[in-house]
Amino acid sequence: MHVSSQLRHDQPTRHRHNPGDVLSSLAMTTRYGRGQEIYTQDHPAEHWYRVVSGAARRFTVQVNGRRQIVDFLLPGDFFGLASRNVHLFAVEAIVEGTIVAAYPRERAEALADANPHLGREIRTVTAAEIARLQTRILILGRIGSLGKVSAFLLEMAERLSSRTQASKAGEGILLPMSRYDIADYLTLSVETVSRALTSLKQRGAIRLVGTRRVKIIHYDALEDSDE
Amino acid sequence: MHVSSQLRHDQPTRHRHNPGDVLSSLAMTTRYGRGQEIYTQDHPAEHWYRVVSGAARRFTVQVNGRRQIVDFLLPGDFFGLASRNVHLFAVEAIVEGTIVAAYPRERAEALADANPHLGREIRTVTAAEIARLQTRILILGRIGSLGKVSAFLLEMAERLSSRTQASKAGEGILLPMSRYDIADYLTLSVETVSRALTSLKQRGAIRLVGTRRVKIIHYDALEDSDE
DNA sequence: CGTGCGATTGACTATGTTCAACCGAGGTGG
DNA sequence: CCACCTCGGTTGAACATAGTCAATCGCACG
Repeated sequence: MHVSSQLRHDQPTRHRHNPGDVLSSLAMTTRYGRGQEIYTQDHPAEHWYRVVSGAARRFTVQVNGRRQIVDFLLPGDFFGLASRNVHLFAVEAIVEGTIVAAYPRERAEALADANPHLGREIRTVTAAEIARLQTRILILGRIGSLGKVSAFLLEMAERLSSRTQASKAGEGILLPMSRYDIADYLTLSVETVSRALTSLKQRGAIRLVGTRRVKIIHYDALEDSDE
Repeated sequence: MHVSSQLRHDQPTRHRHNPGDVLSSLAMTTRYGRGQEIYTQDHPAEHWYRVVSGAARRFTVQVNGRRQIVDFLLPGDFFGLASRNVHLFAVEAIVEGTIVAAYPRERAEALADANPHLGREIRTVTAAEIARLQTRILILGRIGSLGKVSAFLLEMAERLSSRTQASKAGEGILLPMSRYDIADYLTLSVETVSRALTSLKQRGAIRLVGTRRVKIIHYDALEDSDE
């Protein structure tokens, strides 16, 4: 099996209602500024969340001060479903004006008890979170900075373009996060991320417009960036 | 917050019934030999599974031939809940005589529709899988072989001793997996894993009895193995 | 228009991988 | 029953790759 398909998530299953449809009656949406925290580590887990627009990072800070980004949360992603008591990680908005919907956990669970359809919905989004984390582990598991950065770009292209993004044809994708975020996501130094990107650019695999917009030219070249 | 608590899972919540209690009526248990496959990559996801005894590895083989172990599955762990259609990874038994319970997915889901308690159970075990994967990402995210191997040992001590294991007092833990498995789990070479272990042994942080039995002497020393 | 942060590039260093040899326990077959 | 073979594990030396330190660039925002 080819790596590209490993990194590709399950196609979202068609529902009679969209995921979150039933839940949406409970939703409280909030707007966050750049870098603003949505919840902190060890915060009581009173809600489930879903990114409506913008982007967020889930992370933890190690004892040595290094920040480890556990995953990026993009429009459509649910998060915070894992915790029973307190959130294990903090979540911050990445871009200005990120909109997040919050669902009171207890009420959602109670609703799910009475409504099997909602129960299935929750299992679906939870399964999606598991799939996301597993592909994440695959990316982290790659050795070599080129492979990691390539896999990261493919993941983002996949996740961003399947969402709204409205990426008009050949404009590529617009990364919502900084090089530092990417570095903390891939467990690399910023310098290495930067070098990997210039390397990919120089060999014609990608094109960079400004610093945040990336157009993938040769998918194969990225997928083959093992080691 | 100290790293040790980050790597520690949520304490298993008390249930009136044990997790899997309702499910157990559907269970089919099977016995597997050392290295025997439980399911392959791309196999239709017709069942959920739970490890009863023994141990298993979930993994994928990259294009370059490297084997990446996504996670280890120990007694009590549910797995295979993520997939809606096909399993993204293969699973193999690690030790001779591993017992695995299989639950037909469709029937379990149907049962969950009618039984809210089962629905909550499923959400609980799924949340546990998410927590496991997230701590996994933290371990992978550590830089430096000492930190990774230390975190691995702490994770195993935690997961194994909370299960049956019957680790009589000072006997330490019995690792079910080989050095090669550990290497593919941590994305290190076997040699580096071996060196890290001898290093930890020499500085008195752990004691090795034979090659598989590990006794952790100084938890602090392991936890502080940053970098 | 200036300031500051994010990004890039370079030189040196540290850390892990690779290649290779060796060891030891367990299992098999003569 | 013992020799041998294989596989898992450890150790050593040379090499490769990413991290660190440092300087510079440039874009965005005030």
